[in-house]
Amino acid sequence: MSKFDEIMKRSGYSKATVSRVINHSPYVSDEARQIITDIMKQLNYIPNRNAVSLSTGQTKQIGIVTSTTGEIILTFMNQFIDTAMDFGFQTIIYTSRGDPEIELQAFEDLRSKRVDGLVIIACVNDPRKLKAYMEYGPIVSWQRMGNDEIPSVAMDQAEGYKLALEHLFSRGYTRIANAFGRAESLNTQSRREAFESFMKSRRLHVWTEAYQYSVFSSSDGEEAMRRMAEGPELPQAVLCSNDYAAIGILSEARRRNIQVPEQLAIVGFDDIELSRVLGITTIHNPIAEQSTQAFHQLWAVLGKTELKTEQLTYQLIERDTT
Amino acid sequence: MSKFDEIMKRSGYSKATVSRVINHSPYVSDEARQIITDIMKQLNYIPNRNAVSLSTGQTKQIGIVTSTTGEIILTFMNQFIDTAMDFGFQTIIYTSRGDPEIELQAFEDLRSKRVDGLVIIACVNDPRKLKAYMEYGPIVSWQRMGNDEIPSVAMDQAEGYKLALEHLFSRGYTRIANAFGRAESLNTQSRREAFESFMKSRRLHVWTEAYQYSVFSSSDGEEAMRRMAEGPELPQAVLCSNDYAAIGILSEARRRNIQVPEQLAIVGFDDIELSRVLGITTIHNPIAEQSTQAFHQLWAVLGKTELKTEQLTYQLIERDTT
DNA sequence: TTGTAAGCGTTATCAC
DNA sequence: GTGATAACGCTTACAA
Repeated sequence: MSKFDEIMKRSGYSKATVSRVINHSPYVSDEARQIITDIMKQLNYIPNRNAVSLSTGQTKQIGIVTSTTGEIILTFMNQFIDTAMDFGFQTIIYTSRGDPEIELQAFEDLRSKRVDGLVIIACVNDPRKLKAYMEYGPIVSWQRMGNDEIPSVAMDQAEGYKLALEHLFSRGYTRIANAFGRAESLNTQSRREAFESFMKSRRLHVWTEAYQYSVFSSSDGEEAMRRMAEGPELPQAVLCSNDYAAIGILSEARRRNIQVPEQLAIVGFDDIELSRVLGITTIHNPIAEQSTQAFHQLWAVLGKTELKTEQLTYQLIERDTT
Repeated sequence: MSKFDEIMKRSGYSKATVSRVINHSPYVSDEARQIITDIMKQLNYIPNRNAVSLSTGQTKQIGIVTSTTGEIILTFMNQFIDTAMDFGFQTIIYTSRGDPEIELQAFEDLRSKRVDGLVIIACVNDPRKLKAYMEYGPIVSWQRMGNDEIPSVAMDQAEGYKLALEHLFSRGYTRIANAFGRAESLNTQSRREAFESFMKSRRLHVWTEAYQYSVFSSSDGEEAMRRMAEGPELPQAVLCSNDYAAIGILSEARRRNIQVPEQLAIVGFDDIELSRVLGITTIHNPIAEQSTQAFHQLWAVLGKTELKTEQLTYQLIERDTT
């Protein structure tokens, strides 16, 4: 006999009343509540979550889909886990390592009611395929996905990029190189456009020969610095796809005795912990806030509440590399 | 009507037979299997995991309890997630951030049958309190906990330390400093003993004045290096509690123009990615393997199978800092 | 090889 | 306020 039944028996009350006490329903006499609560304590009772989930159709679990983990993603995840917990939700992590099959597991779990909703940090399956799962529960993505088939909390990185450009310009740097990420990504496109329109509006030379692509990690950054140093002309400043790239560029520049920022200014992106330690000027990316928004967006449909979003903004963090 | 019922109806078979097909029971005629499988496909059927869990008493979910996340812990977690997945288990992460209440949630989840088992990476509650939860499901810890109240897959770090010592000794370094972690931790104790007995056996001076404690992060390492440099006598070599500490010591040494390894040799611990990039000699810690062992230990009781453990060993990784 | 029926532990909808 | 009773969707003896 389950503990639930035991409570019924001992208290003399029915299933329904016991359930009401468990769920803090107001329609219970103080006496009944007292008696039942006591017995529950006595029995060290805790409800079986599977039974509750089966009955209510809610698991109070949300999945996070990602292919890899690193500091930036961790920032997003940790914040999400915290926010979710405040609302009584647990977070379960699906790391696909780039395998579409494994990734799909997360979506099948939404279908099989193992999770109530899903957050996509990075995914490898075709967005159109994933879109089909939206009928089984709310899904929200961090980054913009394809043609907005799936809602996202993405910000336009061009805004951040402009901040960096204005800063460099005000400091007198005009010969500016760019270390971009994936050439075809929406973010890169957006940044490139921002750069070009800014430079043109100031009647400055758009130095497309100094565009570098696929600069993600610090070793990519080192590599990028090498190419710049061995090129015909050193730029006065570099804008980086992220802080890791900036770290690589900075350390390789030091190795080559290039003075930063006198000979070369460096601006990172994201504002990770390490860039604070190393004194790298960067653009603060409100990742934690985006994460919170992601949860709120799910919660709006799960809890049938209003969604209130506030506009988030990037911020320039001036440090020693400019 | 649920899809399950729909399948019953359409196929004309009973609940039991449908269930048998779902679970690949051999006691089904080919015909029945065929018909039912077809209808399942047609209906795009997937079992409700809550119902399955309620019925079987198994969730196929395992929780990982940790207070923080970082590269080392991530290594352990990622490997665990992979291994678990191979056995059809999902992993759910509980990050307590040092809050005992939040941490306890994970254990309550074991009790409420949300997870089948638990792995402890780092915890803040009293081991004796946690031990009480072992009656609800298997629990295994990465590090040794208290008086072995909870089983662990820990290794004796002294073994790794000896490797480092022998290496330094063979290279002729005898004036050796130690940058330990938490002064009272079992690991530190174990390392200190290993150090002292090694030195004594070689009739070398045990330089206790050069013991430094609470050196965890790279900035702790920088701090430690500062103290060493400002001390009366520079050691010939430093043994570090982990690679981060080694990184800090290395970078601060460079800043002070102390030649590594000519004036100062450095040995890290764990063998993280960054120490490979930076060329730091270190002791390889088989973290992924310990993680796998942790799962196997849980699986032994969940799957009622034999537990086969192989002895893991540390390994010296010689690089540029010695 | 198949079916019947009794769980699994809750919640939810009625009446009273 | 309280209590029957029917879901929730699936597994598993036990029979046949």
